[in-house]
Amino acid sequence: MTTHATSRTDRRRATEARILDSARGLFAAKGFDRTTIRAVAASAGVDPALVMQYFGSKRGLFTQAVQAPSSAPRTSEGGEAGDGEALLDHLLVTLGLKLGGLPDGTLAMLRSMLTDPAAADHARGALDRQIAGIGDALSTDGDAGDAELRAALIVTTMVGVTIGHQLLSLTTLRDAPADRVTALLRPALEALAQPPG
Amino acid sequence: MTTHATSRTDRRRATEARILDSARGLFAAKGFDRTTIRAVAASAGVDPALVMQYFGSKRGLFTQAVQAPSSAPRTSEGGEAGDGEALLDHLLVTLGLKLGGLPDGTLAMLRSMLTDPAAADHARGALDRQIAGIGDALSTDGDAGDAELRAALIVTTMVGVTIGHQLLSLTTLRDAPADRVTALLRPALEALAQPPG
DNA sequence: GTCTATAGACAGATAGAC
DNA sequence: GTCTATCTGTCTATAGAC
Repeated sequence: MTTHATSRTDRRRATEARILDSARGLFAAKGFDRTTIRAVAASAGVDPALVMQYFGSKRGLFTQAVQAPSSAPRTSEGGEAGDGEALLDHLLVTLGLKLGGLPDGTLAMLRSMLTDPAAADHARGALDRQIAGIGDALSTDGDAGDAELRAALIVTTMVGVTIGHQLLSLTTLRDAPADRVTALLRPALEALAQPPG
Repeated sequence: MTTHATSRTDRRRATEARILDSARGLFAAKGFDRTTIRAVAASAGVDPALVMQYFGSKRGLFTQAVQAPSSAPRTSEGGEAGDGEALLDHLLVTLGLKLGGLPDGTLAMLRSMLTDPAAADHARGALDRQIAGIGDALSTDGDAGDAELRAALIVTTMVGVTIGHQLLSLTTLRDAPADRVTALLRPALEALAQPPG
């Protein structure tokens, strides 16, 4: 009977996934501190104690929620793009202005990184890694000493636009079509991608 | 005796100022939620009840702290700069990479705006106003329909760099001299300031 | 006016019934 | 395995002693 259509393990996994989805949504909307285990449980239609049983602690739930693959479309995180133009295209897509926004896991991280030290560490690590990757890509063609600094400015620029658009809903940005935003942003990023000389 | 060197009112104002300074520092470092009245009182060397007595509530303390003029140098907030080049210079100064960082009041707002709805409203309003101001300045010389959108991207870019530098302490940005950052950022902002055609 | 004591609420985590 | 009940801690805010 363990090969049944919906075994015990299957049901458990399904419940776990539902909890993680609810957690992602709430963490993305309200951040780590203001999201309660109770609210996650209510949203997922389970008992609060069950959430603890599955994930051990609120921190454990957060970590799993932001790391686990969500049902939303995945925008590749690593900066493993080709060269020049392709890199910028890749970055502009990563911005998530197309396809209706970034996955909730990413939004949860962005939302919490300024107030939760653990989230800040995680985000710092991820951004530093992305900066290093882009820095390498930038220093191959047209070299300069500050490729990594330019990469950092590219990344932080995109973080800023993302925050303004997805998390703050600045009226001007929210009402603008994605194509227009990317079109206007492209020359600016190109300026950063090119060596200063 | 009311004209004494340090009257009762003077002492009260001094204590109030000390509390506000402590509050600004803690709000800037840890955000609204994680900053407690107790911690502010301890940092200022007063009784927690006194803080409540003076400011009514934690929210009142936060509002006063981020709005009141601090002892730190003030970077003009309004976007009342001249034209073109002067505007960019003004913005690059506002970035606060020079003069050792932004005032704690501003940092407290930035720190809390993603997780505290009241702070988010405040920040949204301030940023929207700044965007409108810059948008007006951009549409005077060299007109285009999306001046305000370009202004929004300029502002969010600076927000992103500020967050990466002051609040996340991204290693690449923290170790870079301010001149280098502003020098690299200038062409990017110029690209955004110019009409797409 | 300033501080002590505490009310009142809410959260995360745990123990044990079923 | 799942849920009820509760423990423990922390916070804002208030009431009242001094």
